[in-house]
Amino acid sequence: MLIGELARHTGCDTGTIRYYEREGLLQKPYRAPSGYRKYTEAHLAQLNFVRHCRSLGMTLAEIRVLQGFQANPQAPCAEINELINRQIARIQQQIEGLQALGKQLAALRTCCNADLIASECGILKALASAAENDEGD
Amino acid sequence: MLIGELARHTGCDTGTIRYYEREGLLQKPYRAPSGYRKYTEAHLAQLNFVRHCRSLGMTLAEIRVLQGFQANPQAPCAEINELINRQIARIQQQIEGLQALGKQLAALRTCCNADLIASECGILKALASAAENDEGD
DNA sequence: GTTTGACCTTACACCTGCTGCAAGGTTCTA
DNA sequence: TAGAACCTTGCAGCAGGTGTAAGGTCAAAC
Repeated sequence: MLIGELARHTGCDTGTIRYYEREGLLQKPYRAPSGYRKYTEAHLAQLNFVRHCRSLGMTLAEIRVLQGFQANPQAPCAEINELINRQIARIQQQIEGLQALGKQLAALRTCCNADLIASECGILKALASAAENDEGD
Repeated sequence: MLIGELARHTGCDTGTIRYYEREGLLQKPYRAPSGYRKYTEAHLAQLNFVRHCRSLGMTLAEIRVLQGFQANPQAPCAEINELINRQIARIQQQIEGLQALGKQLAALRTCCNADLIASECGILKALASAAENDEGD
């Protein structure tokens, strides 16, 4: 299968596929005499694995670790569990940060409901005065 | 005030301050004959404004828009309200995405509790089979 | 046989929001 | 007069890609 076909099967841009190859996340495919890359089902599976892990928010480095375990099935898997735990904790932290942020923005949004001129806009005023109070963070 | 002093007042790295200046988010300060940047209270306020907006998750481009309103106080402020609305919607989307992700990871985490070898690890197995079902996204 | 169009190749620049480094100039204190 | 603690510039790098230019290939239509 050519790169474009693999791209269509995975919803992944061809540029991204070449990037993953350079980064060692996707095995180098056989090259036709023309230089075209020829992929197999195994590449498809590998790419889907990478995309799935990415969609779970893992970094490329973490995916490399998981691939290491796939390539080394006798290794103890405690590190995998740890990786997922870290990921869960990270997500939880991000959610909490975003929720706090959402509250601040919602409060800010109540400061102006009319279509005023900028100098009267409560949001702009609130942002400027909040910034003042941040001094020395 | 020198750049290091401004940095200490704002909790902002000197490199970041120079970066904001290049990006037009912070007005160019007076330069002493030595070439050293000399900042005023107005710069301090401006930088605090930028930092505060950044802490609310705004992009530099959005902050530039807000600064445009500060510089142009007669302009109607509807766009400011819109900007905050977009920001709130973006945050909400991110939270929902992360919550879905957290659920998936929590489910994944239940797949392996023991310290097995990688080939028996339920997490790794689940990731590989989930990737298969993603085919053709 | 040639031309069109869809594909593929590489190399490189760019994106965001910074951070770090090297090589040098300045200012303050001992 | 030395040394530390500043400051300056320019450039490279991070993650995870995206976009572009300049060119090679392949199948089908004319």
